[in-house]
Amino acid sequence: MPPTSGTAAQGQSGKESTPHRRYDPDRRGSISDAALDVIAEHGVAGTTYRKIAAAAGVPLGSLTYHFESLDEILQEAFTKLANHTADGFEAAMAEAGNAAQARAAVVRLITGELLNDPRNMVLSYELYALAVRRPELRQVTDAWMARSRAAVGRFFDPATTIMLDALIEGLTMHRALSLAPMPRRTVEEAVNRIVGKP
Amino acid sequence: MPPTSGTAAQGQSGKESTPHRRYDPDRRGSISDAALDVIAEHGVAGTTYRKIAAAAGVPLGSLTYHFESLDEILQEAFTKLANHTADGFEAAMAEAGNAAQARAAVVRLITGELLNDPRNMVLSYELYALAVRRPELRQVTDAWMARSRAAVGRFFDPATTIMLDALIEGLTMHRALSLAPMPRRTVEEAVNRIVGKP
Amino acid sequence: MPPTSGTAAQGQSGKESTPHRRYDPDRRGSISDAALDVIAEHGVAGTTYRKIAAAAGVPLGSLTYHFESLDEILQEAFTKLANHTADGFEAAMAEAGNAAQARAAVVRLITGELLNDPRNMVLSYELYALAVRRPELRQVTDAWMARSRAAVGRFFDPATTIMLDALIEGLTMHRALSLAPMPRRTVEEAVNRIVGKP
Amino acid sequence: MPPTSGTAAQGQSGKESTPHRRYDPDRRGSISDAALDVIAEHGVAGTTYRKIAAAAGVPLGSLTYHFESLDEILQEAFTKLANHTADGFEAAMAEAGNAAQARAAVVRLITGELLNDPRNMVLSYELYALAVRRPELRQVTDAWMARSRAAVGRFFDPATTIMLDALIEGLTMHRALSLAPMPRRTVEEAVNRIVGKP
DNA sequence: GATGAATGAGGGTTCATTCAT
DNA sequence: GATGAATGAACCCTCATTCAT
Repeated sequence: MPPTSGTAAQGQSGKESTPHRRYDPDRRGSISDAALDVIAEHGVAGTTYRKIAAAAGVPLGSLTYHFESLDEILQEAFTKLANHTADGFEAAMAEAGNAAQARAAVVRLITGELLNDPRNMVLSYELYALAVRRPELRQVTDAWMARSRAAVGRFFDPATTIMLDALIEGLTMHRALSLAPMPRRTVEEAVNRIVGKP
Repeated sequence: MPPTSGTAAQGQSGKESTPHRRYDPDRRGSISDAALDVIAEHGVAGTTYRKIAAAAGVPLGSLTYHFESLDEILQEAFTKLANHTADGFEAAMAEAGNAAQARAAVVRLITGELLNDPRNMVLSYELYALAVRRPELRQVTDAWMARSRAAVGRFFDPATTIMLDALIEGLTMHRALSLAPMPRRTVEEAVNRIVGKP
Repeated sequence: MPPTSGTAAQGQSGKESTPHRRYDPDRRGSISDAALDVIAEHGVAGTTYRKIAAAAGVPLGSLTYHFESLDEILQEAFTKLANHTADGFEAAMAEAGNAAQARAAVVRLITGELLNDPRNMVLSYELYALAVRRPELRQVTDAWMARSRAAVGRFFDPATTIMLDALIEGLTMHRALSLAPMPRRTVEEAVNRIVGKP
Repeated sequence: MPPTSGTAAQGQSGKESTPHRRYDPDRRGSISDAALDVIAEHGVAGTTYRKIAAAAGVPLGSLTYHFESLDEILQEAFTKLANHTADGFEAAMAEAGNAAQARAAVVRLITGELLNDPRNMVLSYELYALAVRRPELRQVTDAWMARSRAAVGRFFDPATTIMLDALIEGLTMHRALSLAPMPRRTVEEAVNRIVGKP
């Protein structure tokens, strides 16, 4: 049987303003990008397909077409977050040429824009809260941690690296969650003690 | 609950065998306790009035009667969580008589039940994720931190206390979020470096 | 804590035109009635919460409040259908005073309004199709059949009653599903043969 | 199906190991066969293009290419059902050489596998429910009935044939829809009465 | 003072259908 | 000729919240 017989008269005029985009090769990417924005603004608790679709400027049905579930979107979004932060981490450490410069770089990281950016911080803690509950996201945090430690590990022994990485986390967190500001001097001193500055 | 047609046998006569509890002096408390259970199981994202009411064995309308909003319930619940953890923290440190014992107590805390209990961990990170977003919850985390630091501060100078507190947080967190186990030895060494064991 | 403090200024004017009905004791009934209408028009395949709600003039959320599931609505609706038809059946047979009149009553039933009403027929077959698939609806058809047989059984022995009941079903069905009309004479003769008219 | 990011390994080289079937001469047939399976399992209410395509192992777009609409698929599927049952009917009656054997054959049909097979029964009632609503399907049931009557008609006069056909339907139906089993003896006696066994 | 009946908005998800290829 | 990528409407259902009692 021929294709639905009589749909001949369809587009008699020449130019038409693309009623709907037919193919978008980076649709998946746009969606997970938008998901990060939504999580940053509303938290995982307030993240819905509809908000993501609106943020991405994409039809609602597109989300469930490209992703199996909301969780799959979250996973991809948080992977991007982790990579973004790890990139910044690596970049900061890459500038260091020796242990002393590495110490300074770590202090700059803890007190710098990347780790104190409200958006980044909010997203990170949302990820942590989710990761303790869901093993599949544990892989994301684990890979992230591995990259951070590798970046730091260029200058310190493995045990020190682990300690330093944890210290970075703890200091960043307490700076964020405390109402009282933490002096930069305290950060420097803590780093020095962990790495054993002579 | 739907009427389910026949509600004939309800008790039209005078005597009633305690059909509903007449007065519950700690209704508020039961509700916020139940809220913690629900958050632990479903996350803040999955916490609803209905689930809390069911967990508390309390009528749905009771929640909006005793609390202004869901947020108010969350705040009270998380305050209980913070107090519970801080209690454990203080108890652990109270046993210490000197700096050496205090160091050991800190290591025991980081590796012990209280901070590694999955329920407690899940709840804590849910709180953190919420606190970075909502200032009113920042007061809860801030008060919590203050108590922790006070407990530790009996043995160390203020700056060291802040560093140690942050280290505890970071080590606990990375132990939870990493797939690879962290040796106890590393924890001990990190604590020693921060407090400057001779 | 007092009930949400400031909702004092609510209805300052005297008369208000009942914004939403607060209590409707026969809500369940209206819904299952409307469900029958929707099934009759769209079939079980096309029956949705939305269509039922619209037909009943009732908010959508009301359906899931009063019923656990769509299946529960269907069950209640089909029970009404069965009772309605069985009522007509009993009424028709009640007029008969002896076996001869009973035979005539059966013929009138097969050829009469009740069993040939398109709506009633459509609904009955929708029920049958569902009942062969779902045991819980089998109880509805079984109870219906029992009432029909009891009505007929006043005049004939048990075995004859079962046969006659099946014949009624088969004749009604084939009158409905055939494009060629079936003579009334054939119906009469079939009934006579089954009941053994002398 | 979503693109799942990496569709790199697709076959950009010349040789391809039969990635998709090039030509399927009975694609239409596979589809309507699969449709019957889906209807049997999910009912007409739960029959969708997607389920049929999956059951047939055929791309989704293929359905709308080969058929104008879902209704057209249903119609073709139900025609196959009717033919299948009528075939069995004819085969059963073909074995009979005289009226007595024909009576026995009819009893065997009513109590036999073909008419009591759950799948067949479910499909038949789905068809009936649809046919009372949609005239175009009435032709399917009418043709089916004509074949049945022709098969039976070889042994009985036209009026008796019509009665007997209806009786077969009614007895089969009530056996299916009743929770209490119907004795084989009752079936035999009913047939005897209709055909007037001496 | 305290509760359950009731609602409408919004939740995730599925679907027939369209269209570029 | 045949297909899968894509859409938006509709699906069922859950929810916070309101209000009469």
